[in-house]
Amino acid sequence: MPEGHTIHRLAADHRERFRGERLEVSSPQGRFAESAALLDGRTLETAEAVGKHLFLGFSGSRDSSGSTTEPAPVADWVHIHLGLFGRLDFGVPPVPEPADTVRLRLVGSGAYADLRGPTRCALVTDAEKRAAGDRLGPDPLRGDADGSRAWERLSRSRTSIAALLLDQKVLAGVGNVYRAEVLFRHGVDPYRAGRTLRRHEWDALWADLVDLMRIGVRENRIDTVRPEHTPEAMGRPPRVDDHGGEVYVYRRTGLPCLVCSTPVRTAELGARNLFWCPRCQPPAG
DNA sequence: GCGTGATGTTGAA
DNA sequence: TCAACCTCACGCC
Repeated sequence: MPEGHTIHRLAADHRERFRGERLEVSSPQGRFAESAALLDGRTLETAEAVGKHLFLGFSGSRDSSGSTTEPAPVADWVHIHLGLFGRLDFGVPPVPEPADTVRLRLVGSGAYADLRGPTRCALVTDAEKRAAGDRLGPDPLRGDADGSRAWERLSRSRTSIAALLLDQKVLAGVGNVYRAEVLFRHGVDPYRAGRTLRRHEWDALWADLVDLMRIGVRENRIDTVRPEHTPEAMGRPPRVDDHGGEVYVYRRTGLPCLVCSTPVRTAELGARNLFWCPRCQPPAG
């Protein structure tokens, strides 16, 4: 499930459920057991998302007798990356026996969270957290993000815009679905080199990513079709698969484009599947 | 039951 | 460019 919107949503979910609470921390699967023991009984102070990276901040000691309501400084971060098929699921008590694949379990008074299959789950310092963020381009979901920082790289690159959109050093948080969809929405040929984009084209793509991904956080799924192309508006059946959201081209290979009816195309690009409409997104020039 | 693929990243060749 | 990693749901016997 994990593009940036999922991770930002998970950060908010952690804050909502656990902020300011002492948590039981364990690693039923065992691979995070040592760190879990260090965190057990400590307070989750905050949760933050940067691109597809999730950081859970825990304050120092488990026996801080100060019953203050002031947030304590974060002493350690848990750095989580879900990779391609990691999942983070919340539940409410009664807390069940964990599956033996659960890498990290957090238990609070009113909720628990199970992490499975992450590509990364590690205890890091504040400096390491900052370093991880510094390796990333601007994240459309962060208020402080500056799309022109991505433009500086993009506009000098011979690499295709499709590949650049997935390069987290260029911009952070976009995955295979948003890439395909935002290029479709702007009629941009995925194979165009970054350096052939005009500034106004990039500004429009960036602004659209900001909008689409915010909707993604809110709805907890990826919806990209405009009002005139919804199932209701077109009198077509809704999409039925595990992603749930309504999209134009992602995984619609061979199906008619919702705008022009041309069969949607797919191709492999850098070991990822690319989807586009050859008529709505023609080669430039 | 087995094989496959998936909204991702890293590190070696 | 390729393999490795982490998990699970689905299709096909």
